[in-house]
Amino acid sequence: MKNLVIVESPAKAKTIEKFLGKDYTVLSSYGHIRDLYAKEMSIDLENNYEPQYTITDDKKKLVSELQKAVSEAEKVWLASDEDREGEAIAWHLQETLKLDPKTTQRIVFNEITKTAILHAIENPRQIDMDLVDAQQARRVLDRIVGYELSPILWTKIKAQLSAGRVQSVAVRLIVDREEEIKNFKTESFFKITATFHAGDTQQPLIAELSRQFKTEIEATEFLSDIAHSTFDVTKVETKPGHRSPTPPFTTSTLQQEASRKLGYGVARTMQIAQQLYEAGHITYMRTDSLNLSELALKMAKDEITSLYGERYSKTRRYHTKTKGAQEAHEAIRPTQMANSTIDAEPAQRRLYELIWKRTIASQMADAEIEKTTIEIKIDNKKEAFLCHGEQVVFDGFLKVYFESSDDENEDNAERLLPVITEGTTLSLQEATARQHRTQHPPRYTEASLVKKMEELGIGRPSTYAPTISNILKRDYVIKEDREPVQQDTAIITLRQGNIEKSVRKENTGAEKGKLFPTDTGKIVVAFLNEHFANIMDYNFTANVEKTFDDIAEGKADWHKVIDDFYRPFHDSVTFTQQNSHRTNGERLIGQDPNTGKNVYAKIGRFGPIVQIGDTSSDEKPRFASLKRGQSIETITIDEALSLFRLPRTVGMFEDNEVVVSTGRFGPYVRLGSKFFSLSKTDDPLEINLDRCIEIIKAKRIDEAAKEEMRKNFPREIGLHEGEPIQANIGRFGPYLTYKGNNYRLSKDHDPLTISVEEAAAIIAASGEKKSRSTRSKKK
DNA sequence: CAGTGAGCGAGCTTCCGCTTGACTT
Repeated sequence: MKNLVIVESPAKAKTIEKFLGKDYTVLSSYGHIRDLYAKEMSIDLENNYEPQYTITDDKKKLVSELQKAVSEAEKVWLASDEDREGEAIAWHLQETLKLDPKTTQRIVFNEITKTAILHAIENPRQIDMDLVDAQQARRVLDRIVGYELSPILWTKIKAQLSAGRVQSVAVRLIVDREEEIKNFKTESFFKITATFHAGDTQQPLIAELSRQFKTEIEATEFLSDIAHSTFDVTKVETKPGHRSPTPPFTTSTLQQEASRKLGYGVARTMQIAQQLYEAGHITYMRTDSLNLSELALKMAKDEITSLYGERYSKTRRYHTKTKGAQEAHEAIRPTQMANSTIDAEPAQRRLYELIWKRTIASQMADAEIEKTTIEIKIDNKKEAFLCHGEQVVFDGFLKVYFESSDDENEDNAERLLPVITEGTTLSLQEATARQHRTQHPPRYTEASLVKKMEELGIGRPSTYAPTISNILKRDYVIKEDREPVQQDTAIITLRQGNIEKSVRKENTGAEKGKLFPTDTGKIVVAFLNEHFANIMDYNFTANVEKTFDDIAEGKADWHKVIDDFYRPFHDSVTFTQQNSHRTNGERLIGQDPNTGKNVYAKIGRFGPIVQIGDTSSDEKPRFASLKRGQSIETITIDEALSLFRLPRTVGMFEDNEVVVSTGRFGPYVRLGSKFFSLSKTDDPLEINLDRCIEIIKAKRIDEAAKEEMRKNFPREIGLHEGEPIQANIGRFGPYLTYKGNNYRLSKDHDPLTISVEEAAAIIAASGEKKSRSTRSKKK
């Protein structure tokens, strides 16, 4: 072996190997190979913060393989990504594999094209130790913050809790937003719209009054004042405008658009994107760069010209303005712009098409728009009615793509206005005053939280999805829906000189998949805010990033940077440990009418609980966990007392007690040692014996049917190329087994009736997918 | 996907970033 090249990602390795030819072997490090020990601080705090690194367990095997490859190679090239983490990966490789810095080549490229890679090979350099030190500072700071803060939470609030530079601020965002919502005062106001007719035109003109009213009385008064007014068109103004496309996707914007347009959570989006990347359909999916390679720009131009004509093409180069962006990769784009779609399962195809459209649109011409404003004066009022219309003169990029918005109320509909000239007198057909209410700021979705984190420079493309999973897993935050509430909306109509009032019931405030803080989340954030305000500051990360940049530029020493941070930080850790008292959010909610004992709500050993009796009294208090959706702050004494009514024996069945309770996975009925889930509509506090028996019997029938089904499996389907194919049903549904490999069966195939030919086809298709790295254009 | 079904009495827990794992009661 002449040359060994080490990159971070195996999919990348495969592509690059093709460009480099026979003399080069390309292997992957699969990200970092070394890290601090997980069990302890692993930083020598007394000795210049010397980090103690170890090869992580999951990398031991890989490192020995790399070691072997190194011993056989004449020259080693370290080609990890061109950013802080990438430089550190290269350095850890050099250290671990004992490479000679003098002969080891460090190369970088931020796009995977033949020219870029060959150019990199021509221009090797040495490892940039300043950049490595910036990464060490980042790593050490994160470890110190996480491993000194978390233990305080264990003693002051609850075991197993965690705190960190990124996660705690993410939770704070959600807690702060909830607080804003709680303090928000909804105000009602009235908007007046009017429908006019102009002489002989058929199309009505709908216009809105330039002023809003606070009260129904004012709005009604206005309507009666204009009942006999005359309405003259005083202005018809047409202005040209234009709209530009949005830049191509980064991780964050991809997550946002996939959430809005396809309804995917951020973890799902990343998983599908990973599949597309591994199949060679798209470029790398964890990126903060807006850059498109010159090759990509040309491919896009060719594609747009051939699809829509030259007029639609406009080459644009975008530059990142995100805080702390590192730009080691390209933006997320299709590898082949000519493929507007791909042959893959629906979820992958839809995400791919979204990426294709966004990328293509980013290289298209502006849309040209004509905006028209019509002003209608009222003879006896100073306010006027206004009407806005928009017409697309040239669609440009809108032909393929428009970005959707988080604001659900936004009205994007294109409105065509009737042709009307200044001076025309209009007749009023109808005017309506309609009640509106101001809306509280929206709760975060996973994707809008990522957007906010990116704005603040908190977290990285590779950590957005895991951070959200983490704060959900730790019960700091919960993802929930809210049912809409019905509200009365007043509508006052003026028609033919008469005023009528009606009230309409409207559903408002429905929310889907929004992030709410839990009691634990609120208490932890309040504690950290009080004692560690600097870490919880939204600008903390942005500020330390500046000092990391100084280290990277050789203007600061990383040990000194860490020392400046650590001394005061550690002092406040010690101080807090000694002086703050235990916080569990305890709230006295009332007395138990039976015993007269106090009832409290607080955070217990396993989460939020209610407690009857004082902890200090001789008698042991009774405990019960709060249900989903209940909170320490809002739970009432009645709700608290009813939690103690479980477990509840509802009667006997088949000589066994029928007990209703609620467990980790919601309410259930237990008969002997068998459990049966209650449905959503059953209330465990009210359910009777008959209904319980009904549930038990239904589940038994269900299980018997499944048991019957299982008897047929595993089933030999037949031989394919001399080897048997088996159909089976597992935990994850029906699957095939062939030569020791398993293949999942889709819903269109019945494992009972599937033929050998069909089964063989599925196996062949799946095998093709696994070995395929790029795909030619679809026929 | 389908299935799961507590409890504090000891010992352990925890961070952020980089990458993909994969042996179906």
